[in-house]
Amino acid sequence: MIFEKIAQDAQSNARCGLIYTNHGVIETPIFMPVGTIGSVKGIYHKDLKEDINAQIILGNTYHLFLRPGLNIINKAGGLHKFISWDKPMLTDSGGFQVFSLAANRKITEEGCTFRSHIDGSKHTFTPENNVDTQRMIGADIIMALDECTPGDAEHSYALKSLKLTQRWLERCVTHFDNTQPLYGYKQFFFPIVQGCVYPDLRKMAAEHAVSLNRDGYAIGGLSVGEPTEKMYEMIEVLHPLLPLDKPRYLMGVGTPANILEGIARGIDMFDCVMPTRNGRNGMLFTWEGMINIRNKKWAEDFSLIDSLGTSFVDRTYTKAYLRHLFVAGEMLAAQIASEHNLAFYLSVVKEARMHIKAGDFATWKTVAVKKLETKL
RNA sequence: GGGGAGAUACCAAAGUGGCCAACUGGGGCAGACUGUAAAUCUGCUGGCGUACGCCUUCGUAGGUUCGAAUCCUGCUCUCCCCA
Repeated sequence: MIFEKIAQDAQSNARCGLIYTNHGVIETPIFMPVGTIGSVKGIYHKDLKEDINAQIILGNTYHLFLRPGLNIINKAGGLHKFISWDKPMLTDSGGFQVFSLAANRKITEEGCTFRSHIDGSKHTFTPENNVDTQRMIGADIIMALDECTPGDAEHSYALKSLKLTQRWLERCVTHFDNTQPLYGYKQFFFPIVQGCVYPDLRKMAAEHAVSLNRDGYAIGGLSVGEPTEKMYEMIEVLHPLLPLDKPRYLMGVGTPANILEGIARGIDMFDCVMPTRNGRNGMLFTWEGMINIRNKKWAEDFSLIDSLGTSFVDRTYTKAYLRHLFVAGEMLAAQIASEHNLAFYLSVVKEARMHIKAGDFATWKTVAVKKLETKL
């Protein structure tokens, strides 16, 4: 057993739990900072651990496969050792790149052939070699190779795509069960439930994935262009279909408000590039709302970045100073904003856990979401 | 004192009779960003208007012309060379 539920909100599907891995225990609901290429952009591990309180981070199979390549990661003794991160890690399979690098790939029954965005070289991911690759990278949780369909896909295409994802999933599972971890610790495998915005397809996908009896289940193909309400609707459709004793991971989501709404609908794990990417682009998330720190209105605001913030950057730097750094193009600007946002995201899920345990999550969430969506 | 070059919007810099409210870059202002091809991308940047548009602009004062940032004259200022 890798998941233990420890609290359930009375008024919603929100719950608290623990995920046990050989690199440590993860408290859920949790947000996982994204470290695609083996780096959470702009953030030292020390800060990730001590200031942001990250419990698990992501890597990406496609990106790591291309650079530095499996040979180097293997020689290093796996990704944990290569990047000096001793806490849990999860790798995405590259299914999202099937979607985001659509112009550079070709999908067949066998797998997905890519043109490298770096040098144009040709590579093929099959369900089998993708599992092997993730074995070699050595993440604690590895993901199925899937096709992530756009949010506006037609039903007919979404169905065809889902069927392929399901056949790939079966091959992933078979291969996963026939192979062993390379570095002496257990790896868990999560199927990805696709089906676009169509309840019948989501149901079909969930039932199929659950029948394969895996360690946890991911919900993919959301936050890829569909209306936010559709995303919430799909999570609600899936709720009764996924086992309650396994963790649920909503891939690629999202804003702090999206995360609280996801938690209310029973999601345990989230990841998103938003805190780092938007941070680099001058956007800060706070309990009071969202700030575009590059705006002139902050030029003479000498108050702290976030008076309610938990990060040392919140206690150290002022809005006026951070705006100055952004306007001047200083790299410290991106670092401070990323640090703040990640610390904020982790504090959002921490607060959520506290309120679930206290039993007042649903009412607290409604008030919090309204503020989080405000533009300051 | 003599000779030469030049003055264009916040800055730099194109434009040398109508296609010019004026290329382009910087700066400024705003927006986007959701399993990271992103320390990226987009829009606006004389005034009013959502917009067709209207009004005021290319040192300054006049002039030529149907029409001028562009041609002519005076003036002011700047830079370079010689003495």
